[in-house]
Amino acid sequence: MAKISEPTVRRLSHYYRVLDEVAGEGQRTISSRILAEREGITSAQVRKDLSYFGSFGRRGLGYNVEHLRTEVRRILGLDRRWRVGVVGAGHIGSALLAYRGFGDQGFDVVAVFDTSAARVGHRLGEQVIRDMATLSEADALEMGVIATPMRAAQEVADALVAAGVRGILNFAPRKLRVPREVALRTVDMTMEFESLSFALSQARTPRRRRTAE
Amino acid sequence: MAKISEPTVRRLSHYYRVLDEVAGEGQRTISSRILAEREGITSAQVRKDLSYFGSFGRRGLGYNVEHLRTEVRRILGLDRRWRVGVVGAGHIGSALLAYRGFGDQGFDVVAVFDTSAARVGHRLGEQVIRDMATLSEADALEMGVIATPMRAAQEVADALVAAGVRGILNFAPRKLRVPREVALRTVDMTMEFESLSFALSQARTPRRRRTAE
DNA sequence: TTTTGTGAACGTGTTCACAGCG
DNA sequence: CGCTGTGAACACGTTCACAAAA
Repeated sequence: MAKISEPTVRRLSHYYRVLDEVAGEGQRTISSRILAEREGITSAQVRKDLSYFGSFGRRGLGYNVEHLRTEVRRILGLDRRWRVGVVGAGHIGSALLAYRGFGDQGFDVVAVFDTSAARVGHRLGEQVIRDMATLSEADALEMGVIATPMRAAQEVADALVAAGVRGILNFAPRKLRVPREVALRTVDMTMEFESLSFALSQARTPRRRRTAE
Repeated sequence: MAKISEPTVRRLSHYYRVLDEVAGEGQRTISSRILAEREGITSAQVRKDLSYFGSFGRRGLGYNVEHLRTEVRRILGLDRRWRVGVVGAGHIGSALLAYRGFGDQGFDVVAVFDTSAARVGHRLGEQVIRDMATLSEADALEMGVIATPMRAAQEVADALVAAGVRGILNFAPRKLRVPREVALRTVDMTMEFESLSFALSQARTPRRRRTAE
């Protein structure tokens, strides 16, 4: 299969969520135009995204909601369960554990780690917090979440890779080095705030349209 | 000024962080090549990004760390403080309040809201949680953070816009409608997990290289 | 000689527009 | 006639490569 771009994958996630909603509303079929409207993108984009994976629609009719939902689910790899380990039992780690939505989508947090002796041994959700040093291949983790302070992040990433995870979701505001075969996604809230700050700063000089250039 | 792309703004955030580190190490100057290496991008990209805003370097020498840091700080709008309101005093809201890093960068959480009577009146960090209904223009908020369940997100966004915010950071996994002049950034953790799931699913059939196409 | 700043070339993702089917 | 699937055109972001400056 041709390489799929990251924006396409992100849109597939959105389509999947819209299809869930639409299925709940009892709709049997949906057109690319309607799927696009809910998304704020063009219908051509929807059709192009889906065309990378096959022909799921019927000309003149649109897409069967239930069928497309099943296909997108399979494409995204949500037709199975994933073993996830969370490192860092602070605020972000706790927030992740508390959110039921991930379990519903097939992501099972099967282990939680921390280095603080004060936290190890306590429960967090359904898990008992374990010392980071006990993380090993035996946990058979497939994904790891880094919810530690910035300075520990690279070390934790290395430990996760050594333990055999193939995907990492990083919440620490730092670029991490991982082997090419390990997928890495970073959620950097500081960067999001700074992006907003930039946008708001640019938006000043609000009367430019009325003055000469 | 020409329109600046979102990837450029995100990289500026990174440059700013690297410049902080490098300043701490006592370096006086830094070349685009070194700035790029810390980032994992090309030096041409660094120079191009900076060139949108001016000429900050000296040929043959590189950039003065302290000077460039000041300029990037100004470009990102971090040479002032921003009044931020957080809506939703659950796990994500609490995590944000607990993280000191935002305050250090100029983002002051000056109000926290929730709709739950059980939470209103309690402290969260330095703030007393207020009823959502008391959110008004009088708060003079410039940015709002949506840390509520998905179903409340659009309603909260409308209230924030009515209260005069010009930027919104949304943690609810839903596309929101806001006026064009309001900047919106969404952090969708479900989408990040699904993106990892997709990447790991694609990575299967690991022996493809040894078989005929 | 080193390194910036930048037009040109390139590559990638989005949109157009229409043939092809239902 | 309606809507999909898709090559072609387009837009935009990245990289190249080199003149200019220190």
